[in-house]
Amino acid sequence: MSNQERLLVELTDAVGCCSPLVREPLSAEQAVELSRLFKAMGDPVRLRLLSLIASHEGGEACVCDLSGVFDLTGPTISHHLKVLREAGLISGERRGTWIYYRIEPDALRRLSAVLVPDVAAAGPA
Amino acid sequence: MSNQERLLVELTDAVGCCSPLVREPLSAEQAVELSRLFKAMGDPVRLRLLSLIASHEGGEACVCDLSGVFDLTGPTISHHLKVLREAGLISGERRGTWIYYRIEPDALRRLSAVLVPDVAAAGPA
DNA sequence: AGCTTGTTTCGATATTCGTTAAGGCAGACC
DNA sequence: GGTCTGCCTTAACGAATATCGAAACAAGCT
Repeated sequence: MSNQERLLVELTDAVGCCSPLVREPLSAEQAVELSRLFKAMGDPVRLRLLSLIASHEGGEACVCDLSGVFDLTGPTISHHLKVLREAGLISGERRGTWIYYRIEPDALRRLSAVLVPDVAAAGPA
Repeated sequence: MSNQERLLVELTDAVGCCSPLVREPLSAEQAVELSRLFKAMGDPVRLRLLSLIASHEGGEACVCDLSGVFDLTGPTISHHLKVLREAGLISGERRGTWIYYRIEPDALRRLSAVLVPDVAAAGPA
């Protein structure tokens, strides 16, 4: 068993009871903030965009790498990227001709922090 | 920083490099299926409903436990519960007068599996 | 029957998704 | 400098979908 695996097992044992989602009701404010993230990911095109950007070489991708994948026009891709940007899930930077997008790790961290303990609950009783 | 907090940080750091979402592009089919879950959770009321049910005593709650929390009418709560039900996130069962809702762990597990390296598979060797 | 609990139906309003057309920015070329 | 061309965004608009409440409906208990 690797160090990381051991760590993960320790974690799942340690926080199984303490997920923000499962331990106690979310506050209205927490729910509003979190739902913005979930909502932005609640579209198949945006989920794939997110995944394409994240898995692209160097952790970043320009729009030209993305728009060819879908059967959608440029403005539509641009719109979905804007939704992801405004949710804080990605950030864009212009370098010369192209605009490069990359993942904002903090946003994904917040999401997984809500969900991970449920994985733990599914583990050894 | 507590032991548990340190562990959580370790795990969430792993999300940035190893989660399925980040490792390779999602297929169109995966994206459609996953986005249904995210979409259902993309509303603050539904997120709180989910959390209220999950954190309620015995892991289940009747609608009467839920509707009082919000400034919304019964039919609206019923509507949101239906959305969660059709997304497979919760299930309802009638017992006498009341209908009890509980979390469907599989759905949350699928969500976690996208964001987080395979924690469950990292069980005791 | 009457009462309680929860859902369904229907209608009004608001938001989202995708298109076409137009605008902004950077580089190439004269 | 001026004007092309390519890349991406913004603006404007229609169609589809989501959100919510009032009224009507179903299911169970006394």
